[in-house]
Amino acid sequence: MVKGLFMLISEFAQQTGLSTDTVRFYVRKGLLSPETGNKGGYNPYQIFSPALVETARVIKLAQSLGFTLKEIAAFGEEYRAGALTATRGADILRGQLGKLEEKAALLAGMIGYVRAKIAWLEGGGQGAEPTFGVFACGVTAGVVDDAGKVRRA
Amino acid sequence: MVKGLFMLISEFAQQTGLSTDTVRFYVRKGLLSPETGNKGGYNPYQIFSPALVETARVIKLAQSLGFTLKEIAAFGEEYRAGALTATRGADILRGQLGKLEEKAALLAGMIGYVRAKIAWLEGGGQGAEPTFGVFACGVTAGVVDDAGKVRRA
DNA sequence: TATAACCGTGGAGTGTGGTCCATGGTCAAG
DNA sequence: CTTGACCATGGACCACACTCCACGGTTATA
Repeated sequence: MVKGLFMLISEFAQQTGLSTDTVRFYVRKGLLSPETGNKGGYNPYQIFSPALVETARVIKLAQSLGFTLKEIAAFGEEYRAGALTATRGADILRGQLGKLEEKAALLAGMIGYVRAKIAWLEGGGQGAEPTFGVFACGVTAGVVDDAGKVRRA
Repeated sequence: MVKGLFMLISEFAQQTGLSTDTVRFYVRKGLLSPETGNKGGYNPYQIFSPALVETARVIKLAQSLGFTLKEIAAFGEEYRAGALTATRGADILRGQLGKLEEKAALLAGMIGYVRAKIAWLEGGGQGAEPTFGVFACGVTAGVVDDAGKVRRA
């Protein structure tokens, strides 16, 4: 068997690091469209090209960027329809970039909060306990007193 | 009714932007622990303090950062446990800080990748196509500075 | 030709994060 | 004391992204 040129599902799975179940799942969802070979009789075997290995990598990447499988499948459709131009691709990515940046900002706020809290704890609890609101989304500042109640600053 | 001091579930839901169903779900999962008031007979009404509104905000935030409800609940547990001694609390938070910074580094890598890819697409595909690996393959540890860039620790 | 290794199909099950709903108890206004 | 708004419980149901399994057909190897 010539490795890597026209694979059956198990080799494809192994090359992509997916399980055969996941590959079949992706095929059902339209994310991967293998050829149907001449082997297998009533239920012909699926033949995977090296291009599909690349596709699988793109799917994984997109997933790690927070796209759902449904969205990824839609991108694939567009791509095959020839509608996925560079401009369009840049637009899609800009949308996702916005989401990622939003997340990063929130995360930065949370990190600031946790840092402040650590400093506060190590300083023996001097002064007002840091409140999350101070760091995130401009929520009205307040402090939590020893009884766990919020006092307005 | 005095707004915001000791709320029943529907007001709490409204103030947090959650549905009452979701609030009950969170209570079942241990993310929110309201008091049980004296009203309601066999099935006493849950009483929500303003501090829990704050908690709900933290939950939402943590969730948007990709923490699961289980992790968030564990965070809350640790938080309550660590609140006893400052040293212990600081230790716990440092652990959380590590996780957050890891996430931040990952996120920064993705943002860098997406930015580069957009630039590449808009430049008409000149030069080498950006690879995710270039951005994400050194994300072991780092911190995000004010500009959202990753600095190596 | 026997037998193991592989294939596809269909359906059930998992965990996460909810949402909906029927039932029945409780509370407050009129 | 009725009526409507509210409450809690329990269970069904949903989407997502898998994962497992039984069944039966196919292929390659010995």
